[in-house]
Amino acid sequence: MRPNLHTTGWPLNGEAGLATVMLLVANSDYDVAVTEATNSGAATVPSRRGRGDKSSPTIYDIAKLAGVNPSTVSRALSKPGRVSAKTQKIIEDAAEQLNYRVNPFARALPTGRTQTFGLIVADITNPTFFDIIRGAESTGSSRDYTLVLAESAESADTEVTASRRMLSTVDGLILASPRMDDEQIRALAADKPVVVINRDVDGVPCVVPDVTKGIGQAVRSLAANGHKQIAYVAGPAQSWMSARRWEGVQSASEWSKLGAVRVESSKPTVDGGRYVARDILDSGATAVITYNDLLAIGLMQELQAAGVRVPDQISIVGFDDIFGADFTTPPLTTVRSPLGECGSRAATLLLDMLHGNEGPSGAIHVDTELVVRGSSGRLLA
Amino acid sequence: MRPNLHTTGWPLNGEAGLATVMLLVANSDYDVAVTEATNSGAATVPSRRGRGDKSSPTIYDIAKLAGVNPSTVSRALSKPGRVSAKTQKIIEDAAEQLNYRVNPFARALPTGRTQTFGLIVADITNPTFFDIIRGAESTGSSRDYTLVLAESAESADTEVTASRRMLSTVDGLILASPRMDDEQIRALAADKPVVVINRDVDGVPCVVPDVTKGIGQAVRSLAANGHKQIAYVAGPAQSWMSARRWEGVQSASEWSKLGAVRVESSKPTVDGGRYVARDILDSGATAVITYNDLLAIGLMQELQAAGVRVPDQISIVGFDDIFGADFTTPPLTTVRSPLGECGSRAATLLLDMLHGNEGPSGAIHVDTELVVRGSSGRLLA
DNA sequence: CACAAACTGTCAACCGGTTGCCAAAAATTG
DNA sequence: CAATTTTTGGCAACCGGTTGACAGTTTGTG
Repeated sequence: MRPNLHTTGWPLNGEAGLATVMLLVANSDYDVAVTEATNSGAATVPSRRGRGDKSSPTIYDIAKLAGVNPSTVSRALSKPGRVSAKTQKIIEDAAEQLNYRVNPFARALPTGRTQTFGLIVADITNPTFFDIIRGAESTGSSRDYTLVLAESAESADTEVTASRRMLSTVDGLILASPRMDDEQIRALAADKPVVVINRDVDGVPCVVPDVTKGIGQAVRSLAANGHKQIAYVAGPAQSWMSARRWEGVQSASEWSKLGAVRVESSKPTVDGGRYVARDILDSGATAVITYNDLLAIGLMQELQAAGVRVPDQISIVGFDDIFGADFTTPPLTTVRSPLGECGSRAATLLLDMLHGNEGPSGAIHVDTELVVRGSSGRLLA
Repeated sequence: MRPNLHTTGWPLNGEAGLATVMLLVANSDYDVAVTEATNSGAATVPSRRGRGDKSSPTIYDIAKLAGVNPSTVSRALSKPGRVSAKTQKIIEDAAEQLNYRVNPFARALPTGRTQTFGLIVADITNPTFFDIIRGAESTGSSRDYTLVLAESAESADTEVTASRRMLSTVDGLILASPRMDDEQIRALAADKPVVVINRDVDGVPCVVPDVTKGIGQAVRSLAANGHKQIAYVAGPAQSWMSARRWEGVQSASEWSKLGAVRVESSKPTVDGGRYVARDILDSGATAVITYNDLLAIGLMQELQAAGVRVPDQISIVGFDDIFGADFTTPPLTTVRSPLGECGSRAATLLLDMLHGNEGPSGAIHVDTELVVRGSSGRLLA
């Protein structure tokens, strides 16, 4: 087997007020013995100057061992076909013998290429984004790219800041449910490849779940269960996707001859869901579709605490089908967004763009579907 | 206000079979106007300075503008006090005018310092680690450090691999619930500062929740509710913490004159919990303490599905108090580990070590406590 | 077989900072 | 005011790769 000569690099210093985390998923199996490094417990703290004894091998070491020029080594390891098969072999053997790993910093410096792409999400603690992250990460990793994540704390300004900063050290960027406006997104896209998830921005490649199908199923299901009036709990005001979902609810309700009202939430979290419980009761609706599952869970908890029976008195339908949506009692009925697929598609798109391919002109659509569980059903009231 | 001259760097290339994700949390508020850069497409500052209008300014640009040597710029920006206040001012002004950001790659190359520390967790999808990550990230960020995360997929080998790889590009390392053996950990610690969470390794600084208190409360509470026989659902075989919890359960049970049996789980997840339901019923225990909340949730779901009433017939107590533990019906009683605090303490410890302080000799202990919710109670059977 | 085209390896110039060493300048002291 | 110490800034050598230019070899073609 050909030795794997690449390695993984890392972020550097956090900016005050701008923290950084990086996640490294290791499912590898081959890698040369590591335990051997167990030298005497002379715990050498990396003292100020302490370079010394055990720095890792460089292409110069390989060059010396292989009897060639360092530039030849560099080419052998990164420009396939540029050197003869014979030299290639010699160099690879030497590299393996020395257990060589490229220094990512040294590599990034002259090239500017970082083998890295960014993903900006509104809130990392929101499980919704978890699948997107997973999806993007896995396709990224399968193509030797590293995913860099940033959170915008649901703020458009922070989002722009983080994106800008990221863009300078990343090869491309994925924006999941961006809150900034279209112009800002296009401005970013002018600098480096950008792909947007959960929103349709003209002139920028997008991956968007088509809510029509899922919402249609949900509304028809509610209508079939005797509901006449449904409420939609909206997400953040700047959320493009929240607007689409509300449109979907409206048009599906119209089709099914139901009334639909919109209720605003303070934030798209469990707490936010709790806070809208009263508004829901006041609205007179017997069925609720929420912008996301967290709102649905919070709402259900609060309603149940107030003695409202779910789904007998009020049916609740969430959105996204996040991890934990089935922890509740009754388990949550929800419109599943293929978030993992979105993340994965977006990453594929971006990586293709990084490799020279043009991005698609229109948005890529993926389907949503209703997952019926216990929180929705026939109206008994 | 003094301009912030630092910036954030990123990871580089993923290794085949070793994926990388990085999370960047932006809660910043100050930062020189960034939105301004987005209005007109070509609003790239005075740009005409060098040649290409797209590359970001370097210390050489600043040096030229300020009329000093690049090395002086370097010192002004990173070695406080090394240059005179006057020159310092001139340089800082020039830097701000050019909207300078250090190139993290260029900085890391000669110094080896990355302003980065690693955190290795067994499973990123496990919410248990979420708080640890959060805690470590936030203290890290407050001290201008970037957190790099890796997942070991519950495998000791992968863990060693990931740690080794990480160690080469990170200033220090935090191991959360490591699965590798003590020797391997000490070997890592010999290279660079290492802090361990959820395990006590001799000779290495550790942050460990003291399960005694929480488990004591849990067992006494169960005893007071009439239970005579309790079961412990164990976690992964290599988990040091799982062993400690089992010991805690045994000794507390002995003290309270209860019988205690141990049941093995296949994996510490919701599914793992479902799979042990039969074993639990067979064990004859009327109360269960699980290695973690996920197991408890899965177990409870499966038992309820089998018609077992919780807590009337069986009481269930989880461990950790993860996000979502209260989504269940009944909400989960659990022994809360101050995971966030562990992460935060570990980061503080590590950063102190990076700044020259010696690590503590013994392990740092943090308390656990019982959180009583609905899944435990009086035995009615 | 002569000549052009294709292939290979070397040289050297970066990429953008950092830092040891040294000398000029400033501050302190006798 | 001269001698000495302390500051301060400049020079240049890295850190570890990448890459354009170029020359020596091979290979291909007529």
